[in-house]
Amino acid sequence: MSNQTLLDRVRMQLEEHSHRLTPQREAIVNVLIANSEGHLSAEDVFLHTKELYPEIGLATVYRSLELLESLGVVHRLDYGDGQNRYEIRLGTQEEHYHHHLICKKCGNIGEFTDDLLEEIEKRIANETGFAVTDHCLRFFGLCKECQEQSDS
Amino acid sequence: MSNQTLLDRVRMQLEEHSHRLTPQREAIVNVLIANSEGHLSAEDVFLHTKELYPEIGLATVYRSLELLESLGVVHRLDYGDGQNRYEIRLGTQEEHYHHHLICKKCGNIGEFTDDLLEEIEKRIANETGFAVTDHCLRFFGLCKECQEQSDS
DNA sequence: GTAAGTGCAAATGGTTTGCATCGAA
DNA sequence: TTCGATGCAAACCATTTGCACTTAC
Repeated sequence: MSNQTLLDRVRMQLEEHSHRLTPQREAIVNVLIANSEGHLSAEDVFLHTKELYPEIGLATVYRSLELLESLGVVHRLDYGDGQNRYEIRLGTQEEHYHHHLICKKCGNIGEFTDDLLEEIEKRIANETGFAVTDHCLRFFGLCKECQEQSDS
Repeated sequence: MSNQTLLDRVRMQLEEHSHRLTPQREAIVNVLIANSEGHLSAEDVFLHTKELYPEIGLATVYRSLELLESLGVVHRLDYGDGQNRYEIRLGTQEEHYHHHLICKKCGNIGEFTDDLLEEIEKRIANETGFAVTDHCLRFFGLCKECQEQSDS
């Protein structure tokens, strides 16, 4: 999907709920698109967006990210380091299956794609009656590079 | 394992690292044992411990929980609601496989036990070289009770 | 006696909120 | 002209830290 199409889709989703695609929000969405693999914190989004729209305030960034998340446009990620990260949802099926590999030493965040959770979710529904709508799977450990450093 | 044995184990682990099992820490561990299914926040631990040891300060609770976590005695859980929870580790193998079911409506937290992640962790090691030491798997959705409320 | 441990209060830092103002339908 | 949106500053709140004091080997 092109960026323009994505922006139009965001505009439609906003207007459906009586919200507007303001220049600030457009700038934020563009930052998220440009960093769709970037795991940006709210502060990161703020700093990047300032380059496109220097007058923007941090509160606007938080409010926009919260709104966009409630619309399903943005995914909020929590790596357990005390701040949330934000990723634009590109609408592909795979993103549901993309998990994070967090290195305890260097803090680097890798990704891993897998659909094995499907089966677990089905079993949860059958065995407990809980209706799963989303999940968060994080693995902690040492990345390849940090292991090699430790070996030497 | 009896509570006494568990306390002795904690004392040994502390002393191995030149730390002491102070009355405050003993009270905290006892609170965690008494609430091993309780998903207590630091504040909860503080309030419960105050009943056993009224002079205790909140900072001591935080410092003790951090120390006990670094020793592997306590497991820190993050439900994404802005505060950490703490559980004593009973040393059984199963706890590694116990995941959480978080209801988005009532906030209640259920548990689910499953070892399917074993396979994913092996595949991660093979395919990416990342060495997994721990994981965190949370499912979000609606619990049985909240679904029934919605239906009516 | 020395190093670990504690309680208190102050600081920190990510996030939220109050409020006056602005802007688009 | 109404209601959503914004920027700023202040408030919030879980957690951390500085510090003087206490306690246990």
